[in-house]
Amino acid sequence: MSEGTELTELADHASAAGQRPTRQRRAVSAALGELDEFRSAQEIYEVLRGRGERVGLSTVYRTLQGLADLGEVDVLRIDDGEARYRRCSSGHHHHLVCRSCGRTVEVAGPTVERWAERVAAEHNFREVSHTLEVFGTCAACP
Amino acid sequence: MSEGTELTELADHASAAGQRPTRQRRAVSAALGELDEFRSAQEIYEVLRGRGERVGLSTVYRTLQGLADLGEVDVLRIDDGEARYRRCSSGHHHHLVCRSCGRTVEVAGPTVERWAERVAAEHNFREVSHTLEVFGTCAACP
DNA sequence: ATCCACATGACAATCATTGTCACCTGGGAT
DNA sequence: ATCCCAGGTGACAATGATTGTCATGTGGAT
Ligand SMILES: [Mn+2]
Ligand SMILES: [Mn+2]
Ligand SMILES: [Zn+2]
Ligand SMILES: [Zn+2]
Repeated sequence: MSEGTELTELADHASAAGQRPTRQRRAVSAALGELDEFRSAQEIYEVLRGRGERVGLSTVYRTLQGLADLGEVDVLRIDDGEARYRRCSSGHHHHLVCRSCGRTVEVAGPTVERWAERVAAEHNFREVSHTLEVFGTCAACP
Repeated sequence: MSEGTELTELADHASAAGQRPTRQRRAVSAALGELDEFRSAQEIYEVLRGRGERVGLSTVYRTLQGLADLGEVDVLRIDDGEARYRRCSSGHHHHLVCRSCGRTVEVAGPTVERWAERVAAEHNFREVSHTLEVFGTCAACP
C-alpha cells in the first residue's frame, strides 16, 4: 500500500500497460495470474523455471518492479525484508494474510482511511499515506 | 507492531530486562535514548563509533534484536528492507513518521484496533495481529 | 579469588537485490 | 518484407545488510 501509480504514457492494450509485451513479461504476468499468495521474485523465478519457461532472474526482478510501479501488483514485506508480490485489484485496499498458508483476502477500510487522515492532520502532517496489513491464521489452517 | 515479548526470566532491574547490563548494551541503550527517529543498526553503530564507544557491529545487531524481542524497541521496515529501531513507549501503538526528517509521533487508534479484529473475524481468521504506519511530511519540513 | 554461562568482536559467509554490458528483438517506419 | 534502434534480456559480477563462527573476555554469584 504505497503511493506511486504514475501515468506517464497511455495504455492501449488492457493487459500490459506501459511495458512491451515480451515473452518473458507475459510469462511473469501469467504466473502472477495463477498464484493467489504473495510470492518473492525468487519464488516466481523458480515457478517459471520448473515450468520450462526460459526467463532470467534479473528480468523477473525488473518485470515485477515495473508492474509494481504501474500499480499492477502490490508489494509486501513481511518480517524478513524480502519483497513479495501479488496481483491485486486496482483500487486502494489492504490485506488479511494467513500467517501459515499465505492465503490472502483483500479488504477495504474506509474507517481506517479516515482515521489515518485525521490523526495526520492533528499533527500537521501533509501528503499522507499509510501501510496497513492484518495477519492471522485462516480457517483452513491448524 | 508485532507480537513476541517472551518472559523467560524475571527482570530484577527495571531498565535492562533480560540481558546482562554490559558496557556495550548500556551504550546502545543510551544511544537509543537520545535518538527520536527510527535508526538502522548500522547508523547506531556509527553514532557509537563517532562517540568513541568501543562496540562491535555484531553486538549492536544482537543487542537491538534482543531489545526488540523484549519489546523495548520497535522495529520498522521502510521501502527498502532495512530494519530500523526506535525506543518506544510500552503499550500497543502505531507511528506517524515524517518521510523527510524522520520525526516520529506515537499514535493510538482504538478505532483501527476494532476494525482489524472485526475484519479478521468476518473472514474467520484467528490469532490476529496487524501492522500500521502512517507517513507524511511534518510541519517543520518543506 | 574462582568459575562459567553468557557476551563480545574480528572476520567470513549468506543471500536478496542491483549493476554491467554485449547481444537480442518488438514494432513503427519505409 | 526489410531496416533500424530504443528498449529488453541474461549471464555474471558487485553490493550491502544481516547472520554465523569461534577464540577470547567478563559479569556476578559462590
Ligand atoms: Mn488504506
Ligand atoms: Mn494497532
Ligand atoms: Zn491459512
Ligand atoms: Zn519532517
